[in-house]
Amino acid sequence: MIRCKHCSEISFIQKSGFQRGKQRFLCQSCNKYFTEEYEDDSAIKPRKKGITIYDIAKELGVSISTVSRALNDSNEININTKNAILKIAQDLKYQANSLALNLAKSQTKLIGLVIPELSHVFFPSIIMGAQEYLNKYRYNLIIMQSDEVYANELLNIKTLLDTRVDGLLISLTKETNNFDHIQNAIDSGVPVVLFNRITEQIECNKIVVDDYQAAFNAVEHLITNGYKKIAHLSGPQNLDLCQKRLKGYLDALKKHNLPIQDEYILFGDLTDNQAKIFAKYLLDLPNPPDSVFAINDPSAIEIYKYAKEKKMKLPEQLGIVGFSDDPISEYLEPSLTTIKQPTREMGHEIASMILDQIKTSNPIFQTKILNAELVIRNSSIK
Amino acid sequence: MIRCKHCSEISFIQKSGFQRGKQRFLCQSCNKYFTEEYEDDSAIKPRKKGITIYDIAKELGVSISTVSRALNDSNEININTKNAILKIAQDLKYQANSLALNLAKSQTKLIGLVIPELSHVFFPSIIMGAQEYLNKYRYNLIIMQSDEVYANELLNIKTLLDTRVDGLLISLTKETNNFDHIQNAIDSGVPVVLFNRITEQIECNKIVVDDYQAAFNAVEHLITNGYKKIAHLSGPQNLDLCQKRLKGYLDALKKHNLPIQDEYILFGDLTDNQAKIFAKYLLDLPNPPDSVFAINDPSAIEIYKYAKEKKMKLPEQLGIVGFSDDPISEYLEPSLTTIKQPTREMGHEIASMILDQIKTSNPIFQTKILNAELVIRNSSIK
DNA sequence: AAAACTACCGGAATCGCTTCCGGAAAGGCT
DNA sequence: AGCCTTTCCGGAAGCGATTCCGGTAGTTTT
Repeated sequence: MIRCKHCSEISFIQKSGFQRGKQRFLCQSCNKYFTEEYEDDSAIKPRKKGITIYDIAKELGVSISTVSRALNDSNEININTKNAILKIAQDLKYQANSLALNLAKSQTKLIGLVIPELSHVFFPSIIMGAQEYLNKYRYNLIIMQSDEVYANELLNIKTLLDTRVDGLLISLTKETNNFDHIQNAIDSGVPVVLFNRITEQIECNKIVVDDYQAAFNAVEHLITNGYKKIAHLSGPQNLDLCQKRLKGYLDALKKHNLPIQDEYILFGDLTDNQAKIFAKYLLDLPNPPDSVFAINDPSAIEIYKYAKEKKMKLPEQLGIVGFSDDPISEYLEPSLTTIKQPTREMGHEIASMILDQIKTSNPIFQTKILNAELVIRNSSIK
Repeated sequence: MIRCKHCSEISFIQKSGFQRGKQRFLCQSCNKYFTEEYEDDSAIKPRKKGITIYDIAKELGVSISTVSRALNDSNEININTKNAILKIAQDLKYQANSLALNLAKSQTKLIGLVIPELSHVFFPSIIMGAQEYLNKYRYNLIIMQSDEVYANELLNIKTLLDTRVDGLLISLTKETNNFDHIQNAIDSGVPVVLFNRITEQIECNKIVVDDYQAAFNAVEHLITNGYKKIAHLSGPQNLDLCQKRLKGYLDALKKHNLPIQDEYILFGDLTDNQAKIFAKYLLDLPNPPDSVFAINDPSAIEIYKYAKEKKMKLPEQLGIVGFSDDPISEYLEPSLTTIKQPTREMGHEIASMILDQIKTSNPIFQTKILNAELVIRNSSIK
């Protein structure tokens, strides 16, 4: 039985559909409108209503500003009032509504993270480091993957900006040549830290591993172990880290007066498939290399595969060094010499950098370079 | 030069410190207070102020309710007005402030995910699946790790609840015996989906892999390949999945009339370290097993290690089957037979389930069981 | 004892949006 | 023509905090 909310009469006229889940009526007695809910399966079940600062204020007979001050440990409040409020807040199990807080303070305590992929251990490990640090400061991470696709990177950053993250941690895709989206984010006032996959073209805080030095060490290690014809499986040259690793490779050869052979240097796209093709090409060369420095471990694995297929003796006939210290590398036969990057530390660093930048009005941009470690196993020692 | 904001006089008295970054003055001419900002290095740089529905409303001379209706594609608005508003919104590059939106609608479009760890491929892969689905519906994921520690799980869920996620996706730690925190979340009205590591003790939506059947198949596979003395490296029995896998193992033995030997069944804690101890114990038994069904691949790897140390012939002297299809399994020698779980699908499922539950007021709880696939490689075939 | 501070608090505006409520104008039906 | 509806819109009340502004009462200074 529906009755008018104003005069309680039951004669009224049903009007057209109103808002979702409501029906509108015009009472014929008092000539006023009123609405009535009707069944709506799609109705969203409301979250239990929590208690607010109003409840606390009422309980103690103070104003909400005072409650707010107590909760925020302001110095403009009497210690007794504060304690009283805090006690009641605890008794009532008050839990600040972060939605309201976010709006009022215009912050989300959310950091956006954009990475090319999540499937290898590298990025998850960085994530763990970053989370460890961020959680201490009550920040959370939203992780998005670009799958190495530029368009996704664009979309991810847009999404993250839409959700108003307080900062952005970005590792670029291998495709990214245009950096307007990054610059736009920075211009709109969002703190940005670039890591691992960075670019010279944007001025902001950056963190990388010392790819040059790591590559140099890896190649020199091969040389000191008697390898002379060292090939290099490189990656896309728009990636800063590929350039750096290539340079490390070249400089190591130069230092030891080894010839640089163009046919030994291949530029892949970081996919296993292309690595497989290159592996075949290299080992089938009339004058094949006696060792390979691969841009990453998955590529190195493809070398293993084809070398084994060819029944080559590892590491005697072919020395191999990878990059990134994938867990697999330890279990390969022979176990793979590779470069271990300080992922957890990098996670910490990017987290601390973005937090610093968030609370600093005019940050001084810097590029931090972390050292990587050559993990010597059996694939590079005759 | 500071002047009174009311009478523009310059005679005033500086009062005590006021709010952060402000100084307070009492004007001696008009006897009124006014505040002035002072330098504060810790001042947070404000995000560029975006344009709001007010700007659009002003531009067109309509009310903000109308603008809101246009933006929300309400049916209570004239098509022309709507288009006009939409056009201006586009021209002005209007971007809704999600903070305000969240508060008004009391939702965050955020889903919390709590998992024991991120280091293996299993969970990252699920995450990828879930994200794929959620992003389509403009939801985002906040990922938190419990590191298999109950206290962390508690904390993670609390944090997630504090940030008012719209739903919770949880995979329990191996320690979790008390489920009050889960029940509390549910009681407070937050949709919860349990997956992978579930419990019978909570009524809610759940998704698991058919652990029983997978284990049964794995063990039967060993049997049909001539193995007779099959050991099982199990895990903590408070984990549902460990129980299921154990039962699958037992039933397969029973079906084929093989004796069940207690000394062949070991209950570990899922750490590599304990697996290593068990591996040693098993293979050094006076009457050692001729094969092992391990609860997961890392445990299986420990078996490999010790077996190789003992110079045992794999798979002739010892058959091994793992669980979870870690990428490493393919590269082990011999390659490891294991069980591949539909992780990506599971990701989709948990995402779709939580979204369904979010928009349904009174959900009917169900438990979805996904099939796992036995990947037969060389470690289990003599 | 007057003057000048300090400590502390309440009221109200604000953040930017959704949505309820009420109603004017136009259209439809006898 | 008169009555009912429908269409479409504006005003205003939230959402739940923060924070600005103003002021009172008590304390210190002179």
